[in-house]
Amino acid sequence: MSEEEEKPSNFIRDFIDEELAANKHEQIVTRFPPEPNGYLHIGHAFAIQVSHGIAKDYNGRFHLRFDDTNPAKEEDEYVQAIKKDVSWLGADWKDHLYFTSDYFDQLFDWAIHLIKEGKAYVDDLTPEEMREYRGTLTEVGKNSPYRDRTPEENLELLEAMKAGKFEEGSKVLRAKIDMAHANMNMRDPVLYRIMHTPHHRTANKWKIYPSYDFAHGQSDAIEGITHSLCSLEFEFHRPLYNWFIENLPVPHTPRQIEFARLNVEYILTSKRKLLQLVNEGHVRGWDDPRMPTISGFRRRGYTADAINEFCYRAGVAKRERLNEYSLLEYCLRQDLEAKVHRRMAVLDPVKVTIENFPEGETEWYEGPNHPANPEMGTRKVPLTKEIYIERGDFMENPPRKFFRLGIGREVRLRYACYITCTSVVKDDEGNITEIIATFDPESRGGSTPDNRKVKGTIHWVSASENVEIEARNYGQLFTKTVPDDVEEGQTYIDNLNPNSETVSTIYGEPELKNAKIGEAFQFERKGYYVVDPDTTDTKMVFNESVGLRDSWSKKAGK
RNA sequence: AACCUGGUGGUGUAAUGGUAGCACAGCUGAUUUUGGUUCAGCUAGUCGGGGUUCGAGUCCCUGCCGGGUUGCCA
Repeated sequence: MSEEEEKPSNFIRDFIDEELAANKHEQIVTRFPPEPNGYLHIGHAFAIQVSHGIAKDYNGRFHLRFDDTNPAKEEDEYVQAIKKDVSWLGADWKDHLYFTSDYFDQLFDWAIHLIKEGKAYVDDLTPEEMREYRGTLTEVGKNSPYRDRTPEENLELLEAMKAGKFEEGSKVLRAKIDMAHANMNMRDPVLYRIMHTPHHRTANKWKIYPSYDFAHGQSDAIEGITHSLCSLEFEFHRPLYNWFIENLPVPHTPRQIEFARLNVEYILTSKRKLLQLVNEGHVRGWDDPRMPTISGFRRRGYTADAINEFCYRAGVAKRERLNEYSLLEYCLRQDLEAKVHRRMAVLDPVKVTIENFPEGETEWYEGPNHPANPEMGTRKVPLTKEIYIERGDFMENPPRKFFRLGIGREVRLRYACYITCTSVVKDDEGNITEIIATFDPESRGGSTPDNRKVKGTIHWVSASENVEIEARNYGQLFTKTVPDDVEEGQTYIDNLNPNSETVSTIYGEPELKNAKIGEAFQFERKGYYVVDPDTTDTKMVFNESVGLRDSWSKKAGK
């Protein structure tokens, strides 16, 4: 791209620039703090791009920290998948891999510190009672009857909670702040809750677990995070974040800055809903090519460069936004256009018989792997008497600006020669079953001595020398740009697109036999395709990543 | 409803009191052995109303609209 001139500008970087100018930091340190309870999606890719991008551009440090404070939802499987996705995206945490659970001892000591200072207490209120006592958005809350327990009693109770002497949900440790605060987060928030569930890393060591609020800022402080970047919904937590930093003897003072999360048309970015799609079998798994997960995009053929470029172009802002899907597609095409080899494949075949082509013979033509980059080499494609072309590349009664094949019309077979259609064969229902054509022997190589022009060049595949491919073509998973936009009583499940995947058998040029899983190609005049992991020695499977821009069908569609 | 926060072309994002710019999308045209790519160009915007100022997208007041917040989730 053009990084050298386009310096990213956004309110977070402006803020950092100001601080740097005031000598507030030696080094910028950011972090990405996923909870290991699901797979990463494109929204996370955006968050990673923002935090990692800043650390990188300012020669700082980037930490990956698993925010594992809720053992009921978290699993090691997710830790592994997330690490893979983060590094695939190109965000390198080097040796800065952390877990909030690494800090459980320290966090517990800080809880004791607050109790000793008279700023935390053990509360016996039930969850329901707590809700009542908390008040509402318009009414102040009232103090818990347990709020004035002595530090000694609180210490004793907390130790007993830690030792597993109480049932889950029977007690919590709360900060003593202000039950009348306008910000609900400041109405004596919960610091610790009792959970007997084993933790994926600390096993049975703990019976109490810190809440997000009590863990996050302090973890940032421990790691020396300078800028703790998160999404807008944490804005209301910032006063609490700062309260802990101010009331605890933490080693650093991190700053929380919020920005708007990324929203993209047709895409759902909710782990819970994505999990539902997987669990209910609406998709085949987390890495289904229709999923907006990193693993889904990867399988679909999206590259890390394309995703990062998209996130970069989407920009960082403070307002809610909905990005057009076309930008994502543009970023992918742009990336693939330069990197990927060209091949020919016919997706909707109709047979063409070239009458004057010698029976049983094969002529081999050479095609460049990339039209603009000779260094990418060439490959050979075989021409035989019978070939397949795209059904849509022939019309019996073509409209005015149709450049392709029709009766009496001449087109170029890409890389090979000119053919002219002489007649068609139809079945009883009038469907074209075969196209009869002749070729000009002088046109071998794709041009003629008389230099006559042909308006159209079409792709083709030998009917006898080809490779059969299962092609999986994709549409949007949802029919609405905002999947959650539903009628009363419906859910996003009702907006699922029943035609999000179409599977068909297509024919590719023989060279495609050598394609490896994960390898991407441009099927000329059609789109970008990638080899799916379902491919075996006997069956090739390709996923459509994105179609080529198509100004003809756009025009013809009108 | 209370508090917080935000409103710039169709979409996304810049402009930090001084010519409203960039990208995507859309539309023209040129080039092209992909109706692809590339190149050139066009269309189109400061939520409304007041005020401050020589000058306001930017500052002030007000109205309208959007988003967030009432878990022992993160």
